Amino acid sequence: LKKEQFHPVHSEQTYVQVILPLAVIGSFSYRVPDEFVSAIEIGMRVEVQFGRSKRYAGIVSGFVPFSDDLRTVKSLLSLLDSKPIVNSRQIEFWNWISEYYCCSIGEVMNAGIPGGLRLASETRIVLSPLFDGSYEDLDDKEYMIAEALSIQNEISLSDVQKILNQKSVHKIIQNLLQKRMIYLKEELQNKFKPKTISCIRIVKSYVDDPEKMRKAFDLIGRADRQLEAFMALLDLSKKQAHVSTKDIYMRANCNSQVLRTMEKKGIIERYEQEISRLSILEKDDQAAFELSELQQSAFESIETIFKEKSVCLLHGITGSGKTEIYIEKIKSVIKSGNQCLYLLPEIGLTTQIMSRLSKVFGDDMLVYHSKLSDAERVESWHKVQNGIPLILGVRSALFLPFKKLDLVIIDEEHDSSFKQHDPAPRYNGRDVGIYLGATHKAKILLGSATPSIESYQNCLQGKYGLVKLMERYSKVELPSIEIIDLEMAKKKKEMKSFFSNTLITALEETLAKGQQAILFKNRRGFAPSLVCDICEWRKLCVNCDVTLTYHKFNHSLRCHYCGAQESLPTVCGNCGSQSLEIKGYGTEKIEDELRVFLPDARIGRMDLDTVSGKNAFAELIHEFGSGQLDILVGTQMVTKGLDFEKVNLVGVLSADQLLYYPDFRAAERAFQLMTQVSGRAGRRETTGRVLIQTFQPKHQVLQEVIDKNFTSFFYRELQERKDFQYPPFYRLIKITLKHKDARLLNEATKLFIAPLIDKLGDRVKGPSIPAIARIRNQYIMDILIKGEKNGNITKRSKQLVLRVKAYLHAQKGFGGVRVNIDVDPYY
DNA sequence: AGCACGCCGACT
DNA sequence: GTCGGCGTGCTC
Repeated sequence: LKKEQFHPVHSEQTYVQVILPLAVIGSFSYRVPDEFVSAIEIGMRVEVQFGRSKRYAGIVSGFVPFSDDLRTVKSLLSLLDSKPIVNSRQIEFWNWISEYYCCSIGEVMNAGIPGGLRLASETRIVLSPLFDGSYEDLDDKEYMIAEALSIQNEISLSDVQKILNQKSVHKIIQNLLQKRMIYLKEELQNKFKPKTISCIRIVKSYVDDPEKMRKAFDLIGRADRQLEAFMALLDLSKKQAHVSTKDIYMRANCNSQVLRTMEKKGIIERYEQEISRLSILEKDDQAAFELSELQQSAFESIETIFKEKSVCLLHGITGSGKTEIYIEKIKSVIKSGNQCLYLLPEIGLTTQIMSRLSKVFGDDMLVYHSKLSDAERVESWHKVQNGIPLILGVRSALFLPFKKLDLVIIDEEHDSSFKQHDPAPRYNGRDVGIYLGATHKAKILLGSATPSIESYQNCLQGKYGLVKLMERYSKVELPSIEIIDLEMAKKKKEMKSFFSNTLITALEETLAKGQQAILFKNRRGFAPSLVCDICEWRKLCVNCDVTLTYHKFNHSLRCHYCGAQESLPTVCGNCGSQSLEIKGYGTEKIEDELRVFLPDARIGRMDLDTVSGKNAFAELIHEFGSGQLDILVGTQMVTKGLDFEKVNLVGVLSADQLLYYPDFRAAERAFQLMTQVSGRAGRRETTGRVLIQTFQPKHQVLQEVIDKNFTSFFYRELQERKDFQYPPFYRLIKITLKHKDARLLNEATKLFIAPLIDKLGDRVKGPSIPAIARIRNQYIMDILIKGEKNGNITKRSKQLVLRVKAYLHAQKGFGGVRVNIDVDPYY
């Protein structure tokens, strides 16, 4: 090879910084080969080698000026895009998230771009053309690989592990390479392929010329099937741009053979048409509505507030018609040609909202959530890039490549599902939504029937505007809420299993009137388990410090944390007695018991077990909505935004675990949950009824729920937050350390917390062992930092935590301790 | 995060 | 000797 004749010239575009989809901190630079220098832009994907064997698709985040230490960097291997897939505003947005939530930018990238655009290589083993087929000098193992390759001609490393039934395959691969039998290839594969359907059309010359058209009929002659197909094609091509072969099969009594013959005769031709995978949303002009007087005035108040403030909270009770106000606002915004993002906390809620919005906005709208396939997400991505006006989505929709947002709506603003738990970035969709809106100079509209303490406080401090909508749209009164004292009921023997007589009677009355009921059961802490009658022994999970949960459908015990499954023991593991019994109750048990007391009722159950499938949730909702079920028993899910006409009774089976959950947000969540679930009752004609069973009838929060007194609840709760140093007065950072060795973990925790206490003093709380001390064989320790609400302290704390994390990992023996940082944690 | 490398103990 | 299990260090 010729030696380079000239010194390399370092243009401004010669070195780029690349974001890699990994949890590594630090940034990585690559040299841009000359051939790509003119085409490369920020936001494009590039293929790069990282480490010895892996290749990734990274994203160019910037150009770097030449410096001496760039002499040794690798060159990027290829340019994967002809135009950027993310814009620079998004890259800044990613940077902000990674800083705020203390994670690597690669982790943000992973959350941010759809899997279909995220590529990583896999090592493939291919039979070398140089291999002469001499199997003699191969040993047994090598022979097995050669054999596999002669059948499959390309296998992965994990295939080799499987074939040989051993983990370390490195040596064997090396040997085979030396023997020139195989070669390795690393290939990035672009996973996204546009979906196409096969279409047919009449050959153009026939369409243009009536004379020729007659000839076409002559060519068809007396072939009935062909004639029928041809007529169908003529008819359909008037109505639609593309006629698929399927359309023809459906309309005319013909098959592919018929079409093939006509194709051979030259009358029709076949082509592939790219189509969208996204479901087609149709407008329904019937859906027009007018805002009530109250809604109209709320709408106007919002407009007024937006003249001086960028965030506004709409506090509207359930059934007050917030959605109509959103729709009006969206209409006024998208006229400008810019975009609007409508955020919801969960996919479950999208179905109902989607059907309402799509009637108004049709295919000006797009729905984005985690149940979409990779390909569907890539398509959505492109549509957003092309400026689709309205995006309805869950928190991951925040990362779409918006051109210009004018409005961000955050519905059910208080909902804790906005917070991402795992993996990093552990971000809060509401907070990040507000930030995103601000970077676009958009208006941000928060909505809730039970605002979060944080947002309401922001209103009172004048940071956000506040608009109230305290009357129901239908003018139906809010349901009456009654408390049932369980202790009393037990004493008076007025209980049937989990149900008070009052509740059973109310259910009977509801059914008699042909109306529906919802029963709410808080799942937490009450999963059924197998208990010894004599000594109270319960079977524990071998990997986690929790009791195993009984699952009826396959009669087994399962761990909710690691998923381990076991068959039921026949004797007590402690005293050896055989009297083991299933205790505790979940929604399943409630459903069963309910059937005993109300044998004629049609009962449906909604919890994580029953709605895990893609459509299960929607199906259950449909069944209930269309009156095929009388009673719906469920967990949290039933509290969320579901609007059923015929529900007039809501029962809360036990408010107690809600009220006493050990978390600073327990009271807030209890208030929200009970208020929300109450809101499901009596949304149309009749006033609903809500029954709350509890052992603590005098509890303050319950009184406030009955009185529907948000303000009282808010001020009381706010005072508690202040007294006990919680948000919104203090900022929390939760650090979780995990390791399989409890003693090492304890040492690591000491090392970790000492410098924190040194710098931050008594802002550092803990360490504490969480309620579940071990999950998946990993012991857990929590440290909490409570900082005054003051940008400086927060920033200092975050930097310190990151430094201490690096320090710990640099200590001998502590490299394997996992450290999770959760900024603004929930629970 | 992944991956290789190196050290160690167990097993044939 | 070979294999698998860790711990460690590095990745432009």
